Formats: sequence, C-alpha cells, structure tokens
Amino acid sequence: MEVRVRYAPSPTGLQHIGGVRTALYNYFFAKANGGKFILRVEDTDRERYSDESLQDLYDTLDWLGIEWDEGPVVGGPFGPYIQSERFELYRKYAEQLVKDGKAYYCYCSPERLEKVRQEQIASKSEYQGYDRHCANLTDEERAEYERQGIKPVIRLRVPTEGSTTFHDVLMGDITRRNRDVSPDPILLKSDGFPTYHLANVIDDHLMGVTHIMRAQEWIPSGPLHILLYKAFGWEPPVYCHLPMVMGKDGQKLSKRHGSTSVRDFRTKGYLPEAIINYVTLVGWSLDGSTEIFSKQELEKCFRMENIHKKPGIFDYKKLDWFNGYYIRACEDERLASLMTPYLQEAGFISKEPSEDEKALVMKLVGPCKERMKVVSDVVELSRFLFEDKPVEDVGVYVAKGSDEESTFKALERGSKILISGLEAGKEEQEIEEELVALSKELGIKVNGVFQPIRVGLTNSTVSLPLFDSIRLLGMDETKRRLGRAIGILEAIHG
RNA sequence: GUCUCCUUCGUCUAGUGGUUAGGACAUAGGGUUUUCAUCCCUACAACGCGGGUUCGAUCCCCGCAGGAGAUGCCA
Repeated sequence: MEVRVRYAPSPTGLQHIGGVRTALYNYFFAKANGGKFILRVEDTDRERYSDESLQDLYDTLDWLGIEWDEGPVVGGPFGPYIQSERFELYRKYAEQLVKDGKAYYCYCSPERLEKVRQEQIASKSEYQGYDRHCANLTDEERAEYERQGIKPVIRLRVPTEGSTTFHDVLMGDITRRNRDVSPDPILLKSDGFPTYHLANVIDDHLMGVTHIMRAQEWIPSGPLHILLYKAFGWEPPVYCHLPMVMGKDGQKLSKRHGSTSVRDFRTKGYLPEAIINYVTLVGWSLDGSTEIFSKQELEKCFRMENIHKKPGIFDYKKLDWFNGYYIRACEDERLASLMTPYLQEAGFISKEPSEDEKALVMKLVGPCKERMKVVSDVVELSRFLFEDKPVEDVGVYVAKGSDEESTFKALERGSKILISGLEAGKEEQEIEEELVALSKELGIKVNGVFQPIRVGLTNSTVSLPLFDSIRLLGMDETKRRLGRAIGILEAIHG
C-alpha cells in the first residue's frame, strides 16, 4: 500500500516552528517510504482566516524546499485541496449522518451554551460540555425553531456507554470512556462550514491518507475521530502523535519566548538548512550522535519509530550553532547574494548594485563567514567600510600591556612598515613578521602594534583581521585613515 | 474539576537487568591567533520520588509527585 500523508495547516497566522516541524516529519516520512506528501489547506475558520497566512504558508514551504505532490497550485486526483472549496461536500456527509441517526440538529444559541458552561464551572460539576439539550427534539420542536429562523448546527451523537480505543504508533493504545469524550461535538457550524473534526475525517478518508502525523495536542480528540470513522463506516488511518515544541519555561512555544515564525528566522538571516536540521532534531534522532543532516539525507533515513514521546524545548542557541555551521559551509557566491539585501537595507550599497559593489560584497564573504551566526550580522561586521566614524578616544588605541607613548610609536612606525611593504608588493606574512619585530623592539606585546592600526582602520577594537580590512578598504583609504589616526594620537601628545 | 499523555546532564538526546551512563549545544578554563570569530583540548553536569520483582535495577511492575495537553459554532 502506498504511503500517503498530509500537512493540513490552518491559514490563521504565520507558519511557526511547530507547524513546520509537523510538515517536515510528514514530508520526510513520505519520501523515506516512497509515498506521497499532500498539502491541504484547512480554512474553515472564516473568522481567523487571512490571505497573508495562506501566502506565508506557500512562501515558507517554498523557502524550505518542501514540495507537495498533491495540493493547492499543483492539483491532484483528489482535489480541490482547499477546504473552503469543498464546502458542499461536508454538508452532504453531515446530513447523511443525521439521516442515519448518528447526528442531530441543534438550535442552541451561543449564549445558552455559554450559560451552561458557566454553571458547570460554578457548580464544579463532574460533567462538562454540551448538555445534549437538542439531542431528542420532536419534529414539532424542530419546526418551531426553523420558523424562528434559527440556523442549526449539526452535532455528533456520542455514545454515553462503553469506551473507544485507538492505536498510536508512539503511545500505544489510547483508550477513553465514551462519556469522557467531548459530548456531542459540533460537526457543521451554523454558517455551513464544517469544524475541524468533520472536515479532517472526511478529507483524510477521501484523499486516501494512510498515516496521520500531527501534534500531540490532538490526542484527546483521537477517540472522537475514531467514533466519526465508525459512524461513516470507514477504516481509520494509522496515527502518530508528535511531541510538542515548547519554550524555555516548558510551556507551548509562543511569541513571548522569541521568534516563532519561520518568516522571522528567515528575515534575521537563518538558512533553511539550519532550520530544517535543527527543527527536525527537536523530537527525533537517528542514533544519538549524528547531528548534521541535510534535507536529502533526512529524506532517506527518517523513521517514524525514532520520533520521541517527550515534548522538546526549543533551544535558540543550538539553532544559532547550526546556522553558523551552515553559513561556514555555504558557497561564497550564494552567501554573497544572501548578504546583499542586508547591506542594501543598511544603506551600505545601492538597490541596483554596481559591479564594484558586487565585487566588494564578494570580498566581504571570506572574512565574514567565520564570524556570522546569522546573515544579518554582516551589517555590523562591515559597518566600518561604509560608515567612517573615527575613534577620538586615545585610550582605545592602547592595547593591554602597552602605553600611550609606545602606542603612538607603534602606530607611526607600523603604518610606514605596512604601507611601504604593501606598495613594494611584499607578502603579507613578511610584513606581519616585520610588525612583530617592531613590537619586540618597543618591548610590547604583538597586539600593542596591531591594535592601534586596526582601530585606526576599522574604528573599533573588534574587527575583521587587519589584512582583510585593508583589502576591503583599498590602499588610498587605508593611507587616509592611518594618517588620520596618527594625527589623533599626535595631537593629544602635543 | 474531569480526561489523556509525558519524565536520563541547564537544553536536545544515546543507552543497558551488571557500563567510568555516551554524544551535541550551553557554561567554565586552556591552546592556536593581531582583536573578534573559527578551530583544538579539558572541565562541569543527569537516570524525579517511594515501594516492589531480582543476586543485582536507570532499565521490568505498582503507586506518588511534577510537567504538559484537551475539555470552543479554533484548529
């Protein structure tokens, strides 16, 4: 039997880490088993739906390189794959259930339901949920409600006796007494749209879904779904409930923990490889020691059995580590093009970069590569090139173990060695050795010579390596800034 | 309140009826280095608690505690 899985998000917000991981697991499971990965849009909540969310869904999957075999845009044999376009279908099935006596019309107002709920809470009633007020209306009562123009909902008749069990690949058998299953949940809302439970079961069945991998928060409604499959006389699929992704405090990951939308991470300069690799590892592992996985590898080695039961806490620092790793592994050309938008945003280079600017960005890649956690770090690393704010504070030029006098000499003589050396076409290593010799002569540490030069050139004690900085600045600018730095130290010395 | 699920270093995890309980991130220290970073080395650090079963339990069983989720005309 062919494996068919689906990712079925609701476009009511930006795609977040938890959702994307569900998508990834489904996608990898399909690939590893030569199956099909289906994308289905569950847009039955008309209140919260937004076009932006739908677009974000497509953009995010696109960016991650997750292609769906069937779904919106690409189509497929069981379409449409957007639930709002399947509107009529759900009503038909719901009404069939009513005809079969497995569901019924309910005319209760939201206000009444709320009142019932409040009373149950207030009385600490053991029984919580709908009181089945409309479960056995007579034809006359129904007709009266209809006359009043009340739009009914359709509720499932949940048995009050017995229990329902379903099997979960990870959890084993999960059993719930029927009296503990949500009493008579709504299947079709008064606006004619189905609820999640109805639409989900119908579509999974009609689309031939064989395995359902979804978040653990759905476990409690598992029995309800089984009841629905039974009511329709359908065979339920294999279930596998995924551990949730939590924040530092052990609560469901949310915005107060930091970024949660993939768009946020993308904007900050995270690479899709890093997101895929790390997110997959929260709740899944191959062998406990392999950490680096490419998407292609995961498409081969992903096993459902290796998914964990325990919810995982999302560790931003470990993500950073992965991202740094992937930045270092990134091709120069690609990294340059990833860096470009940040440099443009900062106003460092133009929207239509000239050939010179492009060449400069390429030169920036090497020195920045080892130093970025996220691509946006390039802005701070390269700021000295585009914004020249000389350091006026003499103390900054003085390295640890040196003093103002030695620093001045080191800068003055070091600059000469540097410039004449470069102009004579000497090897950098040779120049470096001469600078080291100078430090010895002055009786200061090596950095006592390099620091004032670096501060003079990059306006900061923390900078890219000296010779890289010079290459980026160019000879003329190097001379200018060195001359100016000498001036600053000289002036203060009188 | 009721129901369901979960429990190995701070975090992600490996693992076994007898192991020095392994790896990675983080943290701390050190080395390489012109700063930063990279890279390398070292250290720190865990089987939730209580009962069983057993010659022996982190591992098997039962309680407990703690955590999470669900309990919507949201998914």
